[in-house]
Amino acid sequence: MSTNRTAVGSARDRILDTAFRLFYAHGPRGVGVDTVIAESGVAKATLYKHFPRKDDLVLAYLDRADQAWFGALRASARDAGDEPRDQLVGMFDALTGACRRDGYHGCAFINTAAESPAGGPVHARTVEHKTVVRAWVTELARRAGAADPELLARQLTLLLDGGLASGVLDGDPAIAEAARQSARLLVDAALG
Amino acid sequence: MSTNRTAVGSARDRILDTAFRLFYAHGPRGVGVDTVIAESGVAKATLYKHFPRKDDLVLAYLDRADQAWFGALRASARDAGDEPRDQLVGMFDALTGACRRDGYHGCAFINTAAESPAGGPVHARTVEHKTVVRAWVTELARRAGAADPELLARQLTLLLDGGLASGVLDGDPAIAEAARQSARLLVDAALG
DNA sequence: AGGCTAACAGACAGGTCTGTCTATCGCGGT
DNA sequence: ACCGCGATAGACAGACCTGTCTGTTAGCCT
Repeated sequence: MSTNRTAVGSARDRILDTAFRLFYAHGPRGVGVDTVIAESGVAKATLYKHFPRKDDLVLAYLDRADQAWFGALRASARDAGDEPRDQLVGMFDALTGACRRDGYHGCAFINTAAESPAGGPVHARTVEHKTVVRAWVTELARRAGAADPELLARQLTLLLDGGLASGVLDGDPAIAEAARQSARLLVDAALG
Repeated sequence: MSTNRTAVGSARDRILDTAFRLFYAHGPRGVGVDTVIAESGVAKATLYKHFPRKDDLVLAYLDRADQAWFGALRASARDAGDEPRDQLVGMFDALTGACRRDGYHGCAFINTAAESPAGGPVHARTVEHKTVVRAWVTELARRAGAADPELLARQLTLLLDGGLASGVLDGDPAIAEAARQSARLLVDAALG
């Protein structure tokens, strides 16, 4: 039980790595389980052992996407300095980075939500992600001294979502730059 | 040839009406041709006569969505008065209207693009739509006297896309209100 | 009345999807 | 040496998908 977890984790990680790459590129519904199996070099039974249903794999994909995107957002904010005000603008560096990345294909959550039944667990997870991110931005706006932190957070996340979502059509980095300039203006206006 | 076009148009329209409703709600890939046939009360041969491939039906769906959304955008702008400056903000009424509409499920183009192969005609059509809309906004910004019409147009369409795209997660009308306030600020800043 | 055309009804082929199942292999611990 | 366990390989069922094909029905024009 306590020995050689690496082998166990290795198979699971290989599956998840492959699923992340394929799901993000083509959407979960556009990738069959057989393709994930073939490209990760894993047996079908192994995949279904770790992820009894395809939805479980999709949820794990969303969790990994959440870690990646939310992590990048917080890292960009941190790199912008100690002032919450600067962090609110600095987090848009994460958008710039995403736009430049090869294979950039928009927002994993919006893309997945678009093809998931409204009542299901997958759709709920996408909503949860956006809620968590907005709550974090709201807290940042509050600490920055915004009169209406919720409004400012909504405005900024709107810009983030717009920039991310457009990426599925056109990954032009000019989008990220426009978003950043808008953000600067909004933050300056809200904080005086 | 010139008689009774209504019967001909009737079947085609019924197909397109049904496809529009189903495709928008579940995504084109989430709806089988058989479902469209069953719900539109049409024979399979009839559907394939009017739309030889499913992609043709998807393209017709996108065209109808373009007419609806772009039309609403122009109508809202027109209703805001004769000043291009007011129109740039007024067009956000279309977003408010969309958020309030029952069955609102985000942006038909982003949702469809998310599940369409990158090189294909369907994806190209979604990009084309966004390009046309942005060109229209750019012209409006130019007439309003913006120093950098392209930048302002990009910032405003970014807000529109963000508001629309978020709709697939959460159709909160507060989003539209936040977008409108952001737009007002951006327009005021750009036009002095 | 007869012919043309659009639409209806539905079987069918060929492929893909998810999820289950059987049988085998390899390796580490006792 | 042997057992247990995770992984491999791949057949299989049942559902669903697109697209084609055959045959029938209803209305309109000459």
